[in-house]
Amino acid sequence: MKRDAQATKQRIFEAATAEFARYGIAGARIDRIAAASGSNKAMIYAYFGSKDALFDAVGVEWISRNMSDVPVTAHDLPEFAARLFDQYQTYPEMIRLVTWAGLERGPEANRIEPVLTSYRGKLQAIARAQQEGIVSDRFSAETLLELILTLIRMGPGLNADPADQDEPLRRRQAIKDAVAALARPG
Amino acid sequence: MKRDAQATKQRIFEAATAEFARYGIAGARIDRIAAASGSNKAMIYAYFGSKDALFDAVGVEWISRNMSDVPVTAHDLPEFAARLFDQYQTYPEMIRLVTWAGLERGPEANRIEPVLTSYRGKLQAIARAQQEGIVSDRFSAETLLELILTLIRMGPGLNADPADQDEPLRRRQAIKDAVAALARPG
DNA sequence: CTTATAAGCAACCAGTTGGTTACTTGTCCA
DNA sequence: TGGACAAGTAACCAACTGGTTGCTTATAAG
Repeated sequence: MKRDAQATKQRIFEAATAEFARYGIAGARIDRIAAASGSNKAMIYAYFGSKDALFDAVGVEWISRNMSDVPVTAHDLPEFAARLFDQYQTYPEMIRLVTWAGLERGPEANRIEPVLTSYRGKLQAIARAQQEGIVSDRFSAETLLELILTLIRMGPGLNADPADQDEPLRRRQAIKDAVAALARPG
Repeated sequence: MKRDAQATKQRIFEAATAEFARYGIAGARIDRIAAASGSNKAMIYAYFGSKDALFDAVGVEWISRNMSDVPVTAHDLPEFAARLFDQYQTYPEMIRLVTWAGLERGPEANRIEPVLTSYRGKLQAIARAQQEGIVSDRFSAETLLELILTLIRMGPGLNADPADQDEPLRRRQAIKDAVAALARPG
């Protein structure tokens, strides 16, 4: 096997993402991450220091991407929400990782610089759209953004059929419609 | 100390509620529950069988209450949402316990009989209100209920001041307004 | 080819954890 | 009052967990 520190670190990172997404911090097992990454514990500790530090690395990355990767389109907030929703479908680990972090690390886990920066950017874009009358000012920009970030976490209903392939699409549409109703001016 | 099996069981239950709400299943420690309940591990295992079974007992109770304790007022869904929100403020363990269960046990954790029963009841009440024209039929009853159950999980914004006493009240109002916008007929 | 260095590994360690056991103590009824 | 049974306890155990160590091996510069 060829030696490549960067690649090994990357494999550990990916295995850790899957492990933490599935089991959370307390439930994650370093041994499993070592096995899944085709590496071993010593490498994990050499590259990341500790279980908590490993979660930090994984968490910061995903929590940042969660807030930064989808640019806000203030003139079309329903579409913005839909793309955030799509992101969760594409990366199911993302929503779980963010939720675990909030639960196990407290609200502070989300208050990291890259997140705050793009959060403020989105806030300003929405506020500007409100001034232009494109978006309702019934809610403050902050409230509106928070409502959207809440709505995109909607899950399938309790009665939903897990085999139903179209369900996520209908959910996506419901979120779009809901955001439209909240953001529509007048 | 007086001997009272029922009371001891109750104290264990309460300590377990606090422990699981704070640390989740994997993070919870039986020793801490024993200490906090003023009891000991053997009693816990005598009454509840195992760590998982103890979580089952605690989880089923709280997840059920989460869905059952607040009656739906289909003619005033914003108020219904507000009361659900209040419930989370009154019992902060509740939302955390439900979230932990969903994360660590999967979506099936919520699909238990008492929950499904009151879920269906609420669904019917909303559908009836839609037929009467009191509630918009822009969303299906199921979608609307799911939107409400999602919205009440809104957290304080990233910029929120933790010392701000009025923040939860403003959030409550935002949820009410949002539900009003979604459910308003016409 | 030699050798310095970093990558990689299996075995190990000490502390912790869920779970059990052997024993003591309070309660209540015959 | 005495004894049977349930409530309660502390000490214990085996398995596991995060973390470490001493050693081997690939790589590449000189």
